[in-house]
Amino acid sequence: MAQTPPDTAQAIPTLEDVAAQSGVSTATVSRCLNSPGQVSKSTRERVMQAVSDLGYAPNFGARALAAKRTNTFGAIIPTMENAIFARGLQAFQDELREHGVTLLVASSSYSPDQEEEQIRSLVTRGADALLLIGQDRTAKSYGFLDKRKIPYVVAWAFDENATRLAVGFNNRQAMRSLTEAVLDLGHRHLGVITAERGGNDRARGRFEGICAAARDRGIPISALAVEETHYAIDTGAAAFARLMERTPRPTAVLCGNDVFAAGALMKARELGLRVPEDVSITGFDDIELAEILTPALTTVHVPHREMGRRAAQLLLSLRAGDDPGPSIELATTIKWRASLGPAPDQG
Amino acid sequence: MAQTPPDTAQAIPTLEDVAAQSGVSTATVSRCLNSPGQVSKSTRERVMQAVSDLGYAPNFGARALAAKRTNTFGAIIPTMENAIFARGLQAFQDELREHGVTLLVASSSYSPDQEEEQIRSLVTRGADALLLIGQDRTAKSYGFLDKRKIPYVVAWAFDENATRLAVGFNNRQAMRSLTEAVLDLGHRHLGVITAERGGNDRARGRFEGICAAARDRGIPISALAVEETHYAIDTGAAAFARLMERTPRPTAVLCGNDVFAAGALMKARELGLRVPEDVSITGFDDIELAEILTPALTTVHVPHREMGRRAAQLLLSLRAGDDPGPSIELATTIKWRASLGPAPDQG
DNA sequence: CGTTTCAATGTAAGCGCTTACATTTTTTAT
DNA sequence: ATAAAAAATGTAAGCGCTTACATTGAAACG
Repeated sequence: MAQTPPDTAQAIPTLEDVAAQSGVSTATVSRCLNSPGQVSKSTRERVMQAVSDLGYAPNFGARALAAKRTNTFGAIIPTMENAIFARGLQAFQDELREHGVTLLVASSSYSPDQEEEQIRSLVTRGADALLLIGQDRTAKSYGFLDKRKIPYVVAWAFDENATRLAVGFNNRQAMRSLTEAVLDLGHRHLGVITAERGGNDRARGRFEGICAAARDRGIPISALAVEETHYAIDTGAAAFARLMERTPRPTAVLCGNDVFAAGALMKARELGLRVPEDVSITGFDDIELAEILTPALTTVHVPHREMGRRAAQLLLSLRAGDDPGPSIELATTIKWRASLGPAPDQG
Repeated sequence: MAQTPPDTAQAIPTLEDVAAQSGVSTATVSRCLNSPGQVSKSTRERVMQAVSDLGYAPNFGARALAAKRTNTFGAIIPTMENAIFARGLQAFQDELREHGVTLLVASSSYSPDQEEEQIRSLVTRGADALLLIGQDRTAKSYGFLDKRKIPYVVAWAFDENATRLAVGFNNRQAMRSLTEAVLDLGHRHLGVITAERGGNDRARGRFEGICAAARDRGIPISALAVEETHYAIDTGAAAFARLMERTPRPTAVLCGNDVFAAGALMKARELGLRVPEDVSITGFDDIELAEILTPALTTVHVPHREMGRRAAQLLLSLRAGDDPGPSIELATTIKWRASLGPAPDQG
């Protein structure tokens, strides 16, 4: 039966090769690797020697297939192109590493469909648990996750009405507070630059926060100058330029994130507008960039690192079958910096 | 024999379930998924229906085990915390996606040891090919790669003396040109902020470029004020502050990358130093940030997107067994912006 | 010493898939 | 209609690993 071809090519060493080399069974080698305590010291040393002589590395697929666990978690973030998720993800990864878990990262380009694909991809790759950003995703995605009973946690968004386990902050509230602060400074003509709200509950929440604050102060939503655009510095700059053409011209522009704000600031300089004397600009996220810009950006600070860490802990306990407890709401704070000032005189 | 327990729990559907459901063999189902052309239309439709009814998703591990291919490439970058690699990586990924290849990303925190670990991790996970940054890595890493015959390409660095297949630019030359430009403006007291050079050939190359240019113009290396520090904005700021304490105080500070330069710029403002009137600052990489800073940063532009795309093409042809051709050297250009000016009067 | 216990190891059955090869069905040519 | 060729499908052998269970040998006990 065994018509093994006389394979002369040097092949990838397998468990069996190690077993042969060290004169034990494959089971023993496997035990050396996975629960060394079960193996006598002398055998273990012999096996480990063979492992390193042969340059053996276990085949992940085979291992996952046999053991049904991978010690791998996955994270799907909307984009890797900027720093928004980087810090939180780093903390997430650090926490996982301490528990012997490897992290696989994928990005969805803010597309629910691509996210669905990535979820499947990570799950079929054996991810034991998943970190997801925001509540918005296709029903199919949630269906798949539930069917497979994959533990997951939603981060970057906390919504008291949501049923999914989450660790995040209230985008709506945070933006509302910031907007109120802006209104307190006398601004009445507000410009808004928001990311595409479809499939993005964070962007939607932030926008709603602005609307809520405006409404409270008797400013009709229709008086808001709104630009919705794709997430990037240059699109933010373009949106800002359009806003500056409007009549009446906004005296303050609320950006849905710091990246837009960076673009707006740049464009303002190009247009010869002084910030905040002529126009105030605010951001959201408080990424590193915010402090470096000139003028430094008034923005909403989000505790990214803590969010990442807590998300990891939740997932870890979920996997262990423990009760992870309720969703976690993290507080945001307003970072007062130079880009926000009082409304200029004359309405 | 088959003492299968009466499993009532809803299990994950397998190929076999799909086969049973649609009344064909597992082989046919597999063919439907992998080479639909081989299957008759009617069967195919029936099978696909079952696939979607059952919510079947192939088990990656099993597939990799049986097929010995994964259509997955890996990339290991030093850090995800900033944008330096993001753009190139995105292009890399886009190109791969067009060819049906999935990308797995890992980061090494600039540590050769961690990189070694990540290489093993990605390879055991079945990566068909790898994208690596820079030439510097442990002998063990290279040994492992060669032993396993994993195709890989080195990016972000081109060195005519290197034997590994690479796509990148000449860090040394690029920095040398920039330094010459700075010297042409009359600067004689140069400050340098470099990333840690151990295990980082890009940083080393850039530093050597500065030294070469200085030497050429009769400036002894010892006259260079050098600060080597860990990659981050705040460490860059701190390094800049130290540089400003030196006597004679540098009139131009060459930063090994834009991130350091951002920190330097921020610190200069803090110290009340005008850029470029009191001190010039330059960067390297031309990340998005460079243009947004005030003053905008003079820096070396690197064709990140093209690098990513070309790297993908190289890897793809390598995997196909084709001759990928020689290493590719990409040209860099100096971006002249406001942060670099003539040396102030008085030496 | 003969048992009992327990630690160390071996045996072998899958895990879910792909694919070479064998078989059956359909098409085409004669 | 019949044979040959082509297309569609089935059969079954692994891929490299883990682990339940069986076996062995030595320590511990009376």
